[in-house]
Amino acid sequence: MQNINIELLKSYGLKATPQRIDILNTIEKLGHANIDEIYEIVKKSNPTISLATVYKNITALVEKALLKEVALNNFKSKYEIIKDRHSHLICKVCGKVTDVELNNEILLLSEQLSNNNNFNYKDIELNIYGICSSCA
Amino acid sequence: MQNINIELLKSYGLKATPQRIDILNTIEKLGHANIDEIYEIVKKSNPTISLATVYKNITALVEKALLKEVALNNFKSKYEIIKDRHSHLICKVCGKVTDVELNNEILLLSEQLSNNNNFNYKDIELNIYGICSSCA
DNA sequence: TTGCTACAAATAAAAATTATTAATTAGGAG
DNA sequence: CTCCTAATTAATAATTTTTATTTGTAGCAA
Repeated sequence: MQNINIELLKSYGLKATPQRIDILNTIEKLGHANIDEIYEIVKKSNPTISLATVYKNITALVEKALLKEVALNNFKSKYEIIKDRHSHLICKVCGKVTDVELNNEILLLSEQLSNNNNFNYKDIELNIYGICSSCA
Repeated sequence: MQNINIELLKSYGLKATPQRIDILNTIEKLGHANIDEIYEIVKKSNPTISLATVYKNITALVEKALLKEVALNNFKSKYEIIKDRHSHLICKVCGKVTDVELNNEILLLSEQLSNNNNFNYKDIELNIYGICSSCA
């Protein structure tokens, strides 16, 4: 098994179909991708794949908590492989998403914030909107 | 002019139509609302309004920076009147959004994070996902 | 082999959003 | 106050996005 994503899929109880492997590889390569980006790229190696399959698999992978949706203002949701907590720098011009390490300080402050408001904290999402260096 | 939102609209160079006033009043009352919620409520006081009108006005108000989109994972985007920086507690079960005061500490940490990454910081969005007290 | 299951492709259907057009209205000029 | 004009709206229509259904196929188990 050369491809780590095959193991990943199986460890989550999912069959490692070529389509799913392609989808995961694509997201992994891009870091973040929305449905259309994934579809366009996967089509190259798998020309008969249908858009519905991408939707269905993305949904399945999100349900299995293998992928995470990143809802964005003004852009279509992107998806990323779940890994360490991080924050997103989102360019208001081109929509590019860049990950940055999320420090524990922010994490703790967020948990405090939740506790103070009688809210059962599960997950944090810190999105920073601005202009990226290439668009500046 | 009893209604503050009329002045608000004019100060942004928009005509204060009953539809817009209704939409703003609704969002103000609810704090956060998605397109459908707004439509359903505005329809009561304005039964002939069309859904397309709500879409168009929401888009216009967002463009004029009078409203802010709040993109949510798994739920349709909600809209809020732009005011002081705050964070959102988002219930994963019912989708309810609650505002909480955002402390300066988090704000500063986010700006630092941006600067460290050569990113021109504009705006922060801290969304905390979890379970609200009524769903717990 | 035969039957069952999981899966995908292709389609169809539904839901959400945006565009068009003709009629109406808000707000300013006189 | 009344009239005029540009902005706005309702009512579609059209498009886009997302989800569901149908059909076929591959692989496994008995």
